[in-house]
Amino acid sequence: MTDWMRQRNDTGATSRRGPSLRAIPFHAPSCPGLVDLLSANHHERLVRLGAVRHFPARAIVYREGDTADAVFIIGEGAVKSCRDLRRGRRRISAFLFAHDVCGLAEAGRYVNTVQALTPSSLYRLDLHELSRALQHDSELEFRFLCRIVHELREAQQHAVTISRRHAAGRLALLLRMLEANGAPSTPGGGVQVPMTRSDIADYLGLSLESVVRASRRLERQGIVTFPDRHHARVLDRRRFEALASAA
Amino acid sequence: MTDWMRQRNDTGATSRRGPSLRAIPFHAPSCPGLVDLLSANHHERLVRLGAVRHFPARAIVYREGDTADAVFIIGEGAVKSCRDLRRGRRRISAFLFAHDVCGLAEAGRYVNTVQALTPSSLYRLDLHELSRALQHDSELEFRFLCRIVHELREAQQHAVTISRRHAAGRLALLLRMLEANGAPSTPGGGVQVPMTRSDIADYLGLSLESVVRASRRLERQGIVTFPDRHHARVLDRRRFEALASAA
DNA sequence: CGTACAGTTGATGATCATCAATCCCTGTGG
DNA sequence: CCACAGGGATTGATGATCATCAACTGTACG
Repeated sequence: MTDWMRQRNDTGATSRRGPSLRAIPFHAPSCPGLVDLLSANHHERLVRLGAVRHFPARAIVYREGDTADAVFIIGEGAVKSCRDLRRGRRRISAFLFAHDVCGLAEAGRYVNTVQALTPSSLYRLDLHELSRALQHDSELEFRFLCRIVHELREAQQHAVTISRRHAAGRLALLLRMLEANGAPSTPGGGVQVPMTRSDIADYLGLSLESVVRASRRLERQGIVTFPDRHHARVLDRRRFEALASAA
Repeated sequence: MTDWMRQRNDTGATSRRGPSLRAIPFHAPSCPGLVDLLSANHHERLVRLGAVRHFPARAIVYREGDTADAVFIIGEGAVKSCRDLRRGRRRISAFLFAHDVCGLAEAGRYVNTVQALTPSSLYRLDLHELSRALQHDSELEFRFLCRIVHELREAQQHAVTISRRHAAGRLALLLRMLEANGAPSTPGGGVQVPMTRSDIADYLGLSLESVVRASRRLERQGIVTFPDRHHARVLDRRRFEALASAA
């Protein structure tokens, strides 16, 4: 078991046990940034609905094409949601962390394969029961709607990211995303990088080699260091942000 | 007024007047493909809620950053949803046609600018009233949820599309999308192309010139012809599909 | 110790962006 | 009716960036 596997226990991220939903709501903000969507009441309901399931690293949660019978909320850990293309190519459509949702299907079948990157625990919500709960509680349903809209925005952002030409910029954007989603307890501004270079490549639409070279470039320019494969640290915040937000 | 502007009147697409929602539902299919999500009852409700608004080509529906006070459903026409980046660059996150939804906000503000490509009519649903309606009718809300999930899948597909290397493949994918969304009344397998090459470039993450060259290549290879700037016709379906689905 | 997998580096070619010049179409005003 | 202006579209030349292939290193783990 490696270092970063141990570190991703929720040290302060969630105070409550059980499933949790977070999103930036689409109505005007009462407080800025991500908001916990579930009231204690709703939380209770989902706890009764859901079964916690643990997955070791690399375990498959579900496969593309499987009959969709459940929705999952990430509790701990990190997973990837991917799709296989021709010729052994693979595209990762999202990395998911605590509070994220996956398992949305098309016509009764999952459209992505979801696989654990680190040992993870997921809350499994039976689709039929969830549907019934949503039918009976439009407030809860509204929270789910907010969450899906949130994911829609992230997917659009992802599309913008990978349409960029420069590999270093794409990588910076991923690192910034990891900063936002990563374990908040990391000391000294370090960033957890739970996925492999190959996963990063599939997410950014680059080759593995280009990811390595982009990493090297960031290090050579003194913008980011990579103490090891699963950690990064931003050294020059100014230039880092310039890279991450440049067109 | 050009030819293609005239042709996009709903000739058979919608039997009812008023707003319409379509999506591939995520539960197991009773019938394949896109499904009308609104019952006559729900439809009534939205008609009372919504006001039809007409926009000439190039008119702005709303701007990125505006206070979000309404959600829109496209009735007729085609619009683009885009975002401005640095240095005059622009990214189009989606082209929207009849039955599509736009106006989803983040923290009370629109995150995209929506602009009409052709003369269009949109149903404007006041956000507060819509929220109330969704609160009171969890069935209606569920339909909206289906629709947003549908858009999420399309956004993910878009990300996959523009991560491809070959310009011709990306273009083929866009044409196939236009075939699916376009006016179904077009005779002889022609495809309506309501947007400019520049819009296509911004959508596919290419330069304008690359779009032109990709078009030329498709013509030279006898796969697609472009009778004029706003029409395309697939000649060799076999090779076209190969291009559109290749990794 | 040896296998397997992740990561690294270099050389080469493919593809695209950019710049610049030009064309084409449309609408406008003389 | 024609000249002109302007945006969109087209084409060519050049350089930047990335993918690919291949060889190699490092690390984890039985």
